[in-house]
Amino acid sequence: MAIKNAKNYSSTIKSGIDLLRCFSHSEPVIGNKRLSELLDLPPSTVARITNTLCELGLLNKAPHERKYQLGYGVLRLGYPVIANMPERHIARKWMKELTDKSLGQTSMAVLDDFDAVYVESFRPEEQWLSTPEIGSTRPILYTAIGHALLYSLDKQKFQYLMNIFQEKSAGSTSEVIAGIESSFSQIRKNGYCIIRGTYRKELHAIGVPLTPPNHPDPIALNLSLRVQSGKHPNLEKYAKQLIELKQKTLAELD
Amino acid sequence: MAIKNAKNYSSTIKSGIDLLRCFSHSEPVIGNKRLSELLDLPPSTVARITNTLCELGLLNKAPHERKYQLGYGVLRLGYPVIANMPERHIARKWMKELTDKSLGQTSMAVLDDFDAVYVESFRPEEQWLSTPEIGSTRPILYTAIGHALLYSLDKQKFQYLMNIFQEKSAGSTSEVIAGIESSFSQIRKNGYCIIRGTYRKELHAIGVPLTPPNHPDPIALNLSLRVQSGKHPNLEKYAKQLIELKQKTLAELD
DNA sequence: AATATAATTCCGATAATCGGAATTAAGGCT
DNA sequence: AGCCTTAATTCCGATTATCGGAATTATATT
Repeated sequence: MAIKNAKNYSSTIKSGIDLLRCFSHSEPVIGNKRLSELLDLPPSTVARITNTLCELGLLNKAPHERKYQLGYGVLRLGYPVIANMPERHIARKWMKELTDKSLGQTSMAVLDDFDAVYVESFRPEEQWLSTPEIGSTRPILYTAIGHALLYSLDKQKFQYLMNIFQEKSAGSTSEVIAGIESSFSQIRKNGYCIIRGTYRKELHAIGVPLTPPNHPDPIALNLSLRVQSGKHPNLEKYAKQLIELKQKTLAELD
Repeated sequence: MAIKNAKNYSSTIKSGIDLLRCFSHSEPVIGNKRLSELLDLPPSTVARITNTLCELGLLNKAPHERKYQLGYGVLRLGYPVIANMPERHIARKWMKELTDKSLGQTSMAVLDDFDAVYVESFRPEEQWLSTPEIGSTRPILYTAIGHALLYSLDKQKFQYLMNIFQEKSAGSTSEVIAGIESSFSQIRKNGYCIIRGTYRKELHAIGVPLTPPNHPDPIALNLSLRVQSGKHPNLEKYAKQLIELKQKTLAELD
């Protein structure tokens, strides 16, 4: 059944992780039946896995329903990742500053699969209720920060991703690719790229690659602003400041 | 070998998760040999598991060394947990406010195993470099926030934890238990507990339980202050404010 | 270049996983 | 309330994926 029943590969572990990945912001509570459908596994197998993950503290039985939700154990797993990112610790103070100045949201993200994963994010005080947080994701193909991440990726991995993308999507890949190309040429020329309302109408964003030399995996920054329709604020001004931020951060890295 | 080779339990998944748990802030990069020792598993088994976890994006080969580190995949796993905590979203603004007023660190934590896991933490701007962050942990038995969490735990689970603790520790459990008892009676009387420099000298902390009625698992708040030796600042004042914070949060929860 | 150490691969034995079917429990409906 | 539907859990034999010792390969060290 599994595509990868290859040697050196544990399908059981894959099932367990895939199960954890079924849970999301919009679907935080799931029962075995649903999991069974989502994962295409028999109910008994799912029951065994949920049981195991509960024992390990990664899953909890939801209050009264007969369903499961992620346990706090998954939260602590991620801590070493952010704790060992010097770039993040250094950039934080400048990021906060820039958010206060620009009234936009300033974030840092890394790459996982086809997503930008936020490792830090500041937003102006009045928008505090909004969701973007550490660990949340944005689609890499349609966002400024995504493009900035792709820019730091070595050619080989980039091509690999793009190939998968083309295989997976029915058509209309050319638009997306043109968008990425455009961002790349902007970055080459100015060090940043700007995307106006592609991912979400009214959201304009600046992306800047922040990958230290010799660093294996991409890091990027963005600044996104909520813009009234028709208006074109002076994003270039903030782009410059974002690049300054990047340079100060890299300088302090040694 | 495994204690729990019981039915309905996948030892393979346990090994995979245990392996991920080997990584920490202080030991972020580990090779197969070390993992083999830490987990008491043969090298070949470890190799297979690391391989699997790499494929799944939960582990990365470290740059040039022949070792592994946590991948960004583990970070996104935790997002749904914090995204679905209304208490956290509501309390944030008050927490920030209290941090600014008190110049202490204000945090919210939940319970996992013998640890308090931070789900939010604010600290004054000047101490921004310090590490306490989302997903980081504090020992439940020795901290104010830990005691506040224990206070919300139902008797049965509490006893279960304490029994394990007594079994695991050679002696000197009575001191610890007395500390917890003291905190409990403080909380019963005043709604908060204060611990001065037990976990770390110079760190004085106020803990307050914040577990909504009918909520299955404990939530708590703390405010910790760095205090010069000999001084006894007026923690009671801040304790009152922390309790206010709690009440405003619960009120807004519906 | 030679040696030591660790990582990886190979492969047969075996124990753990798997999953169909039965059982139990929960939830919904009249 | 009691019946009925649906989902969760348990059981257990078949089988397959895991396991781990040993050989091989790769890397680091002197």
